[in-house]
Amino acid sequence: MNTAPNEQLSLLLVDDDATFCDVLRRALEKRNFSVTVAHSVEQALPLVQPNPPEYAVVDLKMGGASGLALVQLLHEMDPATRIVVLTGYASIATAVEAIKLGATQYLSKPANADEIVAAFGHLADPDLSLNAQPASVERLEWEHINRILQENGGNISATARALNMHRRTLQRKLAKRPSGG
Amino acid sequence: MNTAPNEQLSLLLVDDDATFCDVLRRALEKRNFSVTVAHSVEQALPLVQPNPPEYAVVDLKMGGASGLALVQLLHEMDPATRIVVLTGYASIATAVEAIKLGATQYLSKPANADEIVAAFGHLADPDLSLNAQPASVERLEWEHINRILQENGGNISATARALNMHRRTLQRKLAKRPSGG
DNA sequence: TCGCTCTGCGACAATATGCCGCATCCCTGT
DNA sequence: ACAGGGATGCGGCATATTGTCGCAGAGCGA
Repeated sequence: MNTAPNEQLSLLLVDDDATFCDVLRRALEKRNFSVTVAHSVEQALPLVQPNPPEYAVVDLKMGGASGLALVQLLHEMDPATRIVVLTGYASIATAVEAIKLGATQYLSKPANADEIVAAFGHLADPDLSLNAQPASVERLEWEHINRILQENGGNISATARALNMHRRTLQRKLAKRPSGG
Repeated sequence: MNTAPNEQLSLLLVDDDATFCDVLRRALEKRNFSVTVAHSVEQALPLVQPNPPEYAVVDLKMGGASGLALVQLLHEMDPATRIVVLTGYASIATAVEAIKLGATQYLSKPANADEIVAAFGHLADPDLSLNAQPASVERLEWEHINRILQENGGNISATARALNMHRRTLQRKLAKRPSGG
C-alpha cells in the first residue's frame, strides 16, 4: 500500500471481450483505480512481471491459458493482491478452484463495477444466509459436468466418455450459459 | 483394501438427516474411517473440543447454527483437518465462503462415499479413486428429483415448481424409472 | 355446492440429442 | 519433415425428449 491517500489503486483487468473491458475499465477508473487491460493470460504476463497490481479482475474462459493459471500466478507474486474472478460460465467447481488458488471473490456475469469493487473488500462470513431453494436439475447438471470436466483437466472428450455422453452433446451444453437456480 | 490397514482415520460427520448419516457412516467405516456422527453444530461442538478430527464432512443447512461456522471452527482448531462441505442446497456463494473459511472441498448432494473420500484429496485408496466412475447425469438427476420430491411430501406439482420444471416433464421422468436407485 | 389444487394423460410443436463427417491443431515418435 | 493419434469446433439431419395446452376426475376446505 502506498502512503499517499489519494494515490490511485493499480488494477489489472483481464477479459477477452474488448467491449466489456472498455466499459468496465471506464467504470473502474471513475472509482479511483488505475486500470491496465489485457485480453489474455499471455498478454497479461509481461504487464504484471515488473510490479504486481494491488487489485485484479480476471475472466476465466479466455482463448489460450485459463484465467485460473493467472490467478495462481498473481497470488504467488503478491499474496496481498485482491483478485476477483469474473466469469460468464460460473460453476461451483471453478469457484472452488479459484478460491483455493488465491482469489478473493468469485462473481458471475453480469456484474457491475460496484459489485466488483465491493467484492474486493469481501471477507469470509460464517453466518452467510443459505438459499432455501433447491437447485434446478439444469443447474445441477451444469455443476456436475463442470466438476467432472475439472477432474479431467478441461479435456472435453475425456469428460464426455466419463459421463457416458456424446462429445457433441457435451460441447453444446458447455456452450450454453449456466442458468440461475 | 490392499493398503495396509493401519490405524483408522478419525472423521466427524455432521448432517441433520439421520438416514443419510447412517448410510454414509457405514460406507465411510468400510473405507477405514472412524466415524463420529452429529446432527447439528451444537451437538458437534463437544465432540471436537477435546481432540479435533483428521477429517470432517459437514452439511451446511441444518437446524441451529450454519455448518459454515463449524467449518471455521474446525479449521481454526486444526488447520490440518480436511473438511468436505456437503450440501443439498449448493450455491456458488456458499461454496466460496466455505473454501475461504477453510474447507478442502465443496460437494453437492447427491454424492457417494467414493466421491467424498476422493474430495479429501490424495491419500485414500488410489485404486478406489481410479476406478471411481462419476455418476451419469441421468442418475444424478434421478436422485436429485427424488430428494426434492421427498422434501415436498410426494407432491408432484410442488416439486415441479421447486425444480423449475414442467409438471408434465416431471411426470414423464417419474414414470420412466419406476424402480429408482 | 363452489372454488382451488393435484393428478394423469393425449396431442402437437419446439428443442435437444445421437451420430455422422470434416477441417484444424497439437503432440510425439520416426 | 512426416505420419499417427487424439482433441476440438462445428454443420447437418433423423430421432428422442420437452414445453405447452387442454381436459376430466379426485380430494378438500369454506
